[in-house]
Parts: sequence; structure tokens; C-alpha cells
Amino acid sequence: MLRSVLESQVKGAFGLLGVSEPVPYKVEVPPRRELGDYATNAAIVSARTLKKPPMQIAKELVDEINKLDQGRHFSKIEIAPPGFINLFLSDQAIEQRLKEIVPLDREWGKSARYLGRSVLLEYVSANPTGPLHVGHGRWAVFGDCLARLFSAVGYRTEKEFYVNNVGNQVDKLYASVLAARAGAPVPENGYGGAYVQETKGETIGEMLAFNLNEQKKVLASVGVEFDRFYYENELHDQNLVLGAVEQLKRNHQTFVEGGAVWFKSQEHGDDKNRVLVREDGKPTYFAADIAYHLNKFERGYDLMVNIWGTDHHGYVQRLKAALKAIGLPAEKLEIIIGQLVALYRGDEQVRMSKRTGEMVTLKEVVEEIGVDATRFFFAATDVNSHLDFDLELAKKRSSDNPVFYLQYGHARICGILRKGEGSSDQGIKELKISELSTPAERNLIMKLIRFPEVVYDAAQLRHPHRICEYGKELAALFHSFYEQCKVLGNPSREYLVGATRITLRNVLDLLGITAPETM
RNA sequence: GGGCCCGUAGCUCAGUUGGAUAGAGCAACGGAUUUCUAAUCCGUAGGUCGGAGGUUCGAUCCCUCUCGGGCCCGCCA
Repeated sequence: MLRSVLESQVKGAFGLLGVSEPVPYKVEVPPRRELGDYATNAAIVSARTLKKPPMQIAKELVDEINKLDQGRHFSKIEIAPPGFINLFLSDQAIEQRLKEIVPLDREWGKSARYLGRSVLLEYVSANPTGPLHVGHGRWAVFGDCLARLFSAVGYRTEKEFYVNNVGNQVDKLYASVLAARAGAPVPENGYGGAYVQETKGETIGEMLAFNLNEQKKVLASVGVEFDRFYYENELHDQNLVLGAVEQLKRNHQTFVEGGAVWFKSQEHGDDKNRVLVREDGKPTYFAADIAYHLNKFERGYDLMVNIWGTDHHGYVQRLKAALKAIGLPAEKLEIIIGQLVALYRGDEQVRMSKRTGEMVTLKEVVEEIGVDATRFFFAATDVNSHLDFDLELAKKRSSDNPVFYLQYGHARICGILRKGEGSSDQGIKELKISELSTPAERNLIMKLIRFPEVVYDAAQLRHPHRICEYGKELAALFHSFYEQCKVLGNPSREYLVGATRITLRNVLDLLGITAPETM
């Protein structure tokens, strides 16, 4: 990507100044166009260690950059107080990037930065005791988009769903279903939702399988699929849970009290110690989860990412402490906390609770507002922020929905290309950057060539919503361009819209949203 | 009582790990269609970035305190 080329130019300039290890600086897009195509704060952040005024460092850096570059990338470099270096790209550099887009096609935006590395994503992992709620949907879409991003920067990516098919809740479900069928009241601490009545199966195993299958169907309907379902009972059957406890014992991380085996989590900063094996000899969910993650580590991934609901946040430190206590590199496990979705119908908030039975399921939402819109809404915001989601609004405003704005841009271009004679591939030979000089054209071009940087940043920060932001900005610049510039008959513009189509399509692909050719 | 998250325009949300004059969509108001798709575009209006201190060349971003909302603190999962 262009930005990393520029970063190394600055690094080279530092080298010529005799600074081999410059303090970390950034090359970024400045807030206004007059301030260049890219800008760096390198001179400002170095002022302290170099003991020179930032403006002076900036001047020295610019001299060296000019020597190195010889006008290849930059047409102009300016210095602005308190020491920003503003870089203006040459037409040659811009054209070269622009010409990469169409040949790369589906590869455009991807990078090989993490090629050869592997990542395991675990998400949703809902209990098989009922339907998925809207929060699950949000986390599912987030996880799915994150997986696509990881793949786009080179990771070998695996997606996994952990099925908690063991424990008290399982018995509770069984008792609740039988009670519901008999018309009896909900058992103590049982499940009371309407779905209990609808749960099929005679044995508890059949009921769990039924619920899981329903979850899978809903997930598939929003385009979320997994490489593996890992069943908790396998951990128990293979004796892996007690095996994990043994490892903690061996490392003197446990003690016995009240007939139970405890993990000394207080020694790792927890506010209390935690039970691993209960008085009755049954391991806790915590012990099973340690075993599960031990198993993940043994499978040898370079990175493991979990997406957990906010109700599990208190659990993060505990699990990591246990993994460290076993001697595992816990920093390879990253846990992202997903906040809940507050659902509204107009002004009225709908509570999500399995107990009351009043919850709105993911299935209902998808059926109501559609797959593409559901995915876009869930992917468009930071998963760590609370989300207020108004169903009435999402449905009523469906034609003004941002997702249609992107899709319309794609369809509009397809319409143009259908009417044009030449394909984009021909256009590439005739593309002359000098013919694309209006602000509308330049704004669109600059947005396009930054796409790989956006993908990289989004993956790096685990922020799929940046792809949505980028897509909205790109679509806006295209629509604006379209109003001002006649495309057909101008090969350079034909190439430009072809490149825009590919970029929009790749954006939608990263989000798992369809890119229609007509609307 | 303790922990984590959030608080930015009327509403829903961005804000590039501390940068330059804080942005977008919706809602409101005013315009644009003999032209490749008007599911579009152009313009106007809208802000003590919850509040108060602090750190520094510079804070929406970091620290402390505080107010408001959410989630959690089990030998449940």
C-alpha cells in the first residue's frame, strides 16, 4: 500500500540525518485537501529527543525526502506549523496506483502482511437452550466480518462456535420443556419463554440438537457460517477438563477447601478465588473453558480471538490468569467484548430476557428488515459501544438505508458499463491521469487508492465498522462525481468507474453484503 | 460496596491509538431531473465533545474526581 512506501521514505530521510531509530511517527491523511494527500507528524514527535525545534527538523527531513524521491512520488512537499510535513502526490504515483485496481479485481484491497499466520475466531457460542437474540446477531456479524478482514490481510482464518451442552442449564431446559408441555408452571430457575413450548425432541439430547439447529439456520440466513462446532461434552468425554485441572495442580495453582478444588486466582489479581471442581466432583464451567482454551493453544494458532458478550467481561481476567498459570502465552488470546443491542419499537424499548419470554429474536429481526440491512446495521458501529436499534426506523427508512446507498452506487456503475462499449480492461491502456483533474475526480481517485490501507487498519484494530464508513464515503464521492462527469465516451472515466465498481464490490464482500448489478 | 463499557448536532453513530478549522446519515429548511439508473446531487441550519481539574507545543482521545446510563461481581453457564 502507498502509505507504507511513504513511511519508509520518511524513515530513509531520518537515516540520512543520522537517526537510525526515530520515535514512532505517523503518516496519515490530513483533515483538509489543501494540507496534502498525506501528512506526517515525524518532525514534531522527534523534537524532544533530537533537541531541535520541530520546524527545523521538518525542513531537514523534507530536504532529504526530496533527494531520495527525485519527484517520483511527490509533486510538492510543504511544512506547516508546528512542524507537520504535508506530502502532495505526483500524478505519476497516483496513476500507477489507480492502474493496479482493475487487474487486481477481487484481490484489490488485500495484502500479504500476515501471510503464513493463522488465527482462530470464536464467536456467538450461545447456549443451546433457546433462540438467538439480537445481541447474538450483532456479535455474529461482527465476528464474521472480522474473519473476512483477517483473511484479507493474509491470515489463514478459522471460525468456531463453542457449544455449552453440559451443565445445570441443560437440566433446567429439560425440566422446563416437560413442564411447559404438561401445562405446569415454570420450574424454579427454569426457562419461561414461549420458545420452550416450541422446543422439539423427547430426550434432552434431541432438545439441545433442535435448539442448536435452529441457531444454525438463523445464522446461515444472515450469512454466518462456521468451520467447526466444538462441543463441550467432548472435553469431558476425553477427560480434558480434569487434565487441565491437573496441570494447574502440578503448577501449585490450586488448593482444596470445603471438598472443592479451587484455582488461586487471587494470586493473579482476581478479587476472589474460583472453584474448578465442585464438592460433588463435577467440574465447573470455568474448568471446562480452561480446558477448551488449552486445547486451542495446543492446536497451534498464532492468534486466537474470542468475541464475548458483555455479561462475560468479568471472566476475561480469570481465564487469562489460568492460562498463564498453566504456562501458556496468554497474550496470543485476545478477547473482544461485544455490547448489547437495545431494541426499540418506536419509543418503546424491548427487553431481551430469556426469562420473560418477551424477547425479540434474531430471526424476527432478519425477517423484518432483511439480510443485507441487518448485516450493515450490525457491522456499522463499534461493537464495544452500546447500540440503540429502532426496528420501526430500520424498516420504515429501508430505502434511505446506507446499505442501499452503497449498493445503488454499484448498480449504477454496472448500468453505465453495460451501455459502454469498452470494458474497464481496455480503459486501463487509455487511462490518462491528466484527464482526470476536477475535484470530483480527484477526490474519488484518492479515496480509491487508499482502500488497502483502510482494510489493513480495520483488521489491525479489529474494527470492521471502518469498512462501512469507508464504503459510505466512497459511495458519496462516486454519486457526486456521477452528477458532474459524463462517463461514456471518456476512456479515463470509464476506467475510473470500473475501478470504483470493483472497490465497492470488495467493500460489500468484506461485509458479506450482496453487490447487485441492477436495482 | 467493587469491576468493565458507554456519554460527541433534535435522533442514530464516526472521529485514523495525542494533531491542524470535530464529521456523516436521518429529521428540518431551500434548490437541481431535455443528460450514462433521482434509491441521486447541491446548499442552509444544527456542538460548553456529560461536568470539573490535571498532564504538554497541542486533549473528544491520556490521568484523577464527579454526574448519568448499561453489564457484571455463583460450588450457574
